[in-house]
Amino acid sequence: MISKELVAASTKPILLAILSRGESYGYAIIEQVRLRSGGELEWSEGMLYPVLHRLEKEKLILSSWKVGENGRKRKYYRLSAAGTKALQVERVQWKIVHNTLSTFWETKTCLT
Amino acid sequence: MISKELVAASTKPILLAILSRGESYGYAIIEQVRLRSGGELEWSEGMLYPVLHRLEKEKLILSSWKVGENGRKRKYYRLSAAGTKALQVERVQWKIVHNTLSTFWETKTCLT
DNA sequence: TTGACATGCATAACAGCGTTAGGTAATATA
DNA sequence: TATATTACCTAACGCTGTTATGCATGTCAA
Repeated sequence: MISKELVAASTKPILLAILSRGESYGYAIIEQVRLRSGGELEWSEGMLYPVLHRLEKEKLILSSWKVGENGRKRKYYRLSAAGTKALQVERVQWKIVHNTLSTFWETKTCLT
Repeated sequence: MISKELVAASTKPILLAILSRGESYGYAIIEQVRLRSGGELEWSEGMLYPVLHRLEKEKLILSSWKVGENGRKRKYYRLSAAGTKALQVERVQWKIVHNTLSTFWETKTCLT
């Protein structure tokens, strides 16, 4: 079970990264995350939908209702130009923190 | 400026990692983080102290007042056994999320 | 002596976000 | 018909960083 804070920090970059590879919809996104993480990340709908709405409000993603191959209505999301830029920013920020963390982890403590 | 969520997610692991390398105190920790991140991470006192108190309450770190070489009183923190275990858990969780993010970033999109 | 600045700790109000739990509805299957 | 799956949405709650503020000590220059 991943901590709440780590989920909060990774949701936006993961979401933007997924949509940068092609449009998708809520239910499928949860599946993609589950598969890509080897079952370690289990996103809930109650967490995802508000995030999607928020990102759409921020104009980072765009939505459109479509009917899937199974006949059900789905709300597909895709990345906007601003979303693509935001993804780059997220990547940079993540890298900064990851590198900082790595320096503390990888540098060996002086053992006698 | 690192996003609030990313700060929230990285505070605990960074803190535990720092203290795993030896005891330290609030003010110095902020400096260490600033230096290690190349100035990219700027922790505020209002953020750090509540975290230190929380981790102490969780028995992950222990504190003791001492007088530094400059004559000022400082509250030194050190890792407990439980804190060492918690650090390992944090590392594992971080790695899971980082790896998942990486798969979305590193795998090239199929371009025609 | 006085003022400014760095050191060093602490707390409070506020806003943002995930968790948990719940709701609605259509389709497939037994 | 009953159940599971797909597919969307929202609300109350708790946790955590942000921002602002307070207090106290020591240093250094004017």
